[in-house]
Amino acid sequence: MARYSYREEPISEDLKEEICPLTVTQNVIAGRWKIIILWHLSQNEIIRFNELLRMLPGISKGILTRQLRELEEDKLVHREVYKVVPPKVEYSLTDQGKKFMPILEAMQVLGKDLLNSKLS
Amino acid sequence: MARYSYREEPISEDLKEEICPLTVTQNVIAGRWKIIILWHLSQNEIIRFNELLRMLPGISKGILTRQLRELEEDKLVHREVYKVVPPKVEYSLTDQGKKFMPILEAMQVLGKDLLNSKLS
DNA sequence: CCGGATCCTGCATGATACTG
DNA sequence: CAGTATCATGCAGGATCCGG
Repeated sequence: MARYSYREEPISEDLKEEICPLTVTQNVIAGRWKIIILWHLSQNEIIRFNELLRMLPGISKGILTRQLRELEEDKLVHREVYKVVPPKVEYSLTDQGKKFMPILEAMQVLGKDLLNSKLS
Repeated sequence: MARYSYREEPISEDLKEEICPLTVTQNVIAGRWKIIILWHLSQNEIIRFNELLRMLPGISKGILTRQLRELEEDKLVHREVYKVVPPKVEYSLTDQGKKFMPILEAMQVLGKDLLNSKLS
């Protein structure tokens, strides 16, 4: 377990033994907004692009698109496009993505704890 | 729950209500090496600086110092300095830091899962 | 042995304008 | 509505030299 980065390389059987699983997870959720995106999707089942945009004050369209695309590449998020006018695109968690929910909840609980200890 | 950043500001009671706890946790563990540092500390109880350096191939001294300092500021890591020659500094998890262990384990399990799905 | 202090750099993020 | 395309930027991360 010595490798703490890999993004660009294809994953072989050998590499799989060598790569730190913790790092794999970290790389997947590393983006500035990814965790919060996953959280909103875990709370709402299905969300449209502009809805998500409104839920994330401060993010720009371009970034939201990129983070969603990366989550899609990593199989955490499903993207359903409806060929209508005006366009309609719905995002939802895949089964893979739902596996992150325990982590999100643990992080949520911990965050409240940290906030309290910053006050005292 | 509308604020997704805060680092620089002091935390007031009002802000506490407004800040997303998920983001708080994310900010604390956001560094490139922090999660792996926490994981090593959770496996070894006490680790010296250069030991940690050897455990993290690719990191530089300066960065390791900075990440450890930030973890210390956030009260996740304790730094014990022994005034001897040659110097000796030991790092360990605080009680606060140990609260992250469930998250680390969950991330570890998930990482293995993700690796497998990348092969098939 | 364990750092501190600088300087530099790349990439993720952000801002803005345009499109089917 | 849901994006693309392009350019601008800030800051985490890294390299290097110095010090007790």
